[in-house]
Amino acid sequence: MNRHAPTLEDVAREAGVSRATVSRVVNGVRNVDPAIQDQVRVAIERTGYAPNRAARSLVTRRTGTVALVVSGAGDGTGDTSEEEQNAFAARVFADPFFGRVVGGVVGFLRPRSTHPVLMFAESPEARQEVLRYLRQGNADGALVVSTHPDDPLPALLAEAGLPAVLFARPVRPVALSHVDLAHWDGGRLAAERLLARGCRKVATVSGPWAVAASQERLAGFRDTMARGGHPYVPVAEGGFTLDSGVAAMAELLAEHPDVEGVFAANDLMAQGVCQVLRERGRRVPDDVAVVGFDDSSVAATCRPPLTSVRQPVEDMAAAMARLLDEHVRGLRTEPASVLFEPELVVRESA
Amino acid sequence: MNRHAPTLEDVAREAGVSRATVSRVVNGVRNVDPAIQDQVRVAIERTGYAPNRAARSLVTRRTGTVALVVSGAGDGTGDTSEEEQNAFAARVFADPFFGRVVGGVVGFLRPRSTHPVLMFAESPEARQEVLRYLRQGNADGALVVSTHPDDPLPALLAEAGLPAVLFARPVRPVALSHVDLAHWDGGRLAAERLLARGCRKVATVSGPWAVAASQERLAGFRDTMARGGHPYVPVAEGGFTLDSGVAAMAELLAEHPDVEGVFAANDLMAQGVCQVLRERGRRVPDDVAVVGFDDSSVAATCRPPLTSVRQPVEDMAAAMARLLDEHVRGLRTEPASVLFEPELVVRESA
DNA sequence: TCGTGGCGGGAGAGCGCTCTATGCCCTCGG
DNA sequence: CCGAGGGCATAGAGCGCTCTCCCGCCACGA
Repeated sequence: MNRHAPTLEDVAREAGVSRATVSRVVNGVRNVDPAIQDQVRVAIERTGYAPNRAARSLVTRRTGTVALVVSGAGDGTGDTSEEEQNAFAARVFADPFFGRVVGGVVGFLRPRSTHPVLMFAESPEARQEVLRYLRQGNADGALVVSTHPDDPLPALLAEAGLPAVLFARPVRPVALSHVDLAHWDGGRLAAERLLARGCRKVATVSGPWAVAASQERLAGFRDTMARGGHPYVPVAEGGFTLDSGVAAMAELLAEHPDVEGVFAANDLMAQGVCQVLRERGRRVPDDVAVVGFDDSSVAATCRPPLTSVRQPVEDMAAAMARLLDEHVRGLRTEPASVLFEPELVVRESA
Repeated sequence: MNRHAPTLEDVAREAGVSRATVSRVVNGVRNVDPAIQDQVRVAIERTGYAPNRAARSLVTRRTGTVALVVSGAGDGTGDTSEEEQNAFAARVFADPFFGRVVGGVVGFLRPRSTHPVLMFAESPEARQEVLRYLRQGNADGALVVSTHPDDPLPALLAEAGLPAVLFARPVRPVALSHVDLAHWDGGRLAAERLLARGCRKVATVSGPWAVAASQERLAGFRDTMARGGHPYVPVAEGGFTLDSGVAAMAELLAEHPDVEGVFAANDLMAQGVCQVLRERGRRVPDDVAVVGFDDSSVAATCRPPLTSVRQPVEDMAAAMARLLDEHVRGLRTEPASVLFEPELVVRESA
């Protein structure tokens, strides 16, 4: 706070060289005489110099910052009050999924000393703010995690020609890179597990139908059950939340009290499924086996701990960051997609 | 991506005025002839101009960005692997507390069109990175949430004269503003609830002893119980995690099988307490009443839903952001502290 | 000896913005 | 009718950095 921060000029004077030389040493470009390098380094040390990023990015047109955008519903009528926005953020992070995304992103970014700016785009104004932010050059690009299938943000970003990478393939094709999971295989793994346990009467709590991932998980599950000789699988639609899992299971149980196995399309709903089963006097896994999806932290803390289809979220998030980095650096110009394979993690629930 | 982004110069040419005039219109300073204002606005519209933030902050020395730092353990020997870092982030966000902090911060910041950069400072290198980041002028200041009592970051920030605001009063006095909760009163509320329900044998799962908040919650609880005629309250120390709640409750139950009421110093541990009680055949709240702390999202999703001492985390986080804003703008020069009052939220567990 | 090429360093032109100093012009009082 | 003064716009100087020239020096070959 006292005085002014030292500048390149100050360091140069201290070291008895020119600005350009100091810049070269700082950025490690071109050959600089080792002796002079040392001089400069000493001068930097002595002055406590730290390059001013605003000045640097003014000329390089790179910021060392990416936007990590959690994008919400489609229409979003009216403006978002502070209250609603708070709720959105809290809801988003209530799903352990996002913590893992953040972890993976930061894990990749930090060694490159770039950092994520957290943004929420749950309303039209918020979306505009994101676009404005990127167009102003505040960040080099965006990592987008949509919570809603017909999120308009990806299209807006693509249209504006802003570098962006999506988590999950968008329903409507968009010229952006994305990472995704082989959801069908995930459904298959869940079915195989239930079949292997000898469950014959099985049901499933799917994710929202509008979400492509839900459909694929369901398809993988159903196809595999059919192949195993069980062509009929009752389905109740959930919304990836605990409450919706509770409601869906209650519904299923009312119509199919003899169910022996349940596949829930994420762990939060699986937790709800377990709650309902226990309340109705069913033991998990003795009476009913339950398989979740994600292998998130609730899978481990749930009682009983959930057998779950693992989604390598951290790796996927890191891959997003990598793709974005490549786009920003111009190493990659065409949209690409990276697909990850799920894996079954066996615990106690199935 | 195509061509160059329009600059002030372009807009000025388009509108037939000078750069300075456009700048004034954009920033809304000084009187500008309304007719010219319109001209300029039209030109801005037509060119799709967006002010370049790097250039702006180069001269204003403000960035419109704050660092939101989640700061970890004290020593942290050795460097942090990407794995460990991932785990840290996931662990941090596993506690719904942080989602609420983020929500509150974003809620305050967004109307001021500033945004938080998420940083983790769980190792010495990561801490240095935070300092470097701030000293480089990447952000105007830092909002710090420590997960560990002897976190050295606050002192480092204060020493470097960087604007920062802490969540919770630091153990060692530091010349930084902070927000906090009246934890003692929170403990009192919990005790009053249990006393009102007629619980006589009560026990408590405290937070880590090194954390001042834990001690204050405990003190408020004990003092109030004592005043109610119950001077002896068994305590087991937990670590604010679900597992630690489980362990602590198991321990308490072994020594005091006749317990009628339990106060856990946060909801995550309260959830663990409920799990253990159920496994040991105790009904909540019929046999044992349980009061949690925080009123976080797990309080609502726990079975049974937890009666909990509400901590207005969103408001506290917003207050942090406000304090920081005032420091950055120079409206406030001396460290200040803002204290919030807890509130009892009654659900089913007590 | 001089020419040539390559390496290491310096000079200086911006990057896009803000803001102070300056100057124009119009109005109003004397 | 002239001078003073105030409202509004402009000119231009940076903010701190990068990067493209350019130049000097030395080693080497002719």
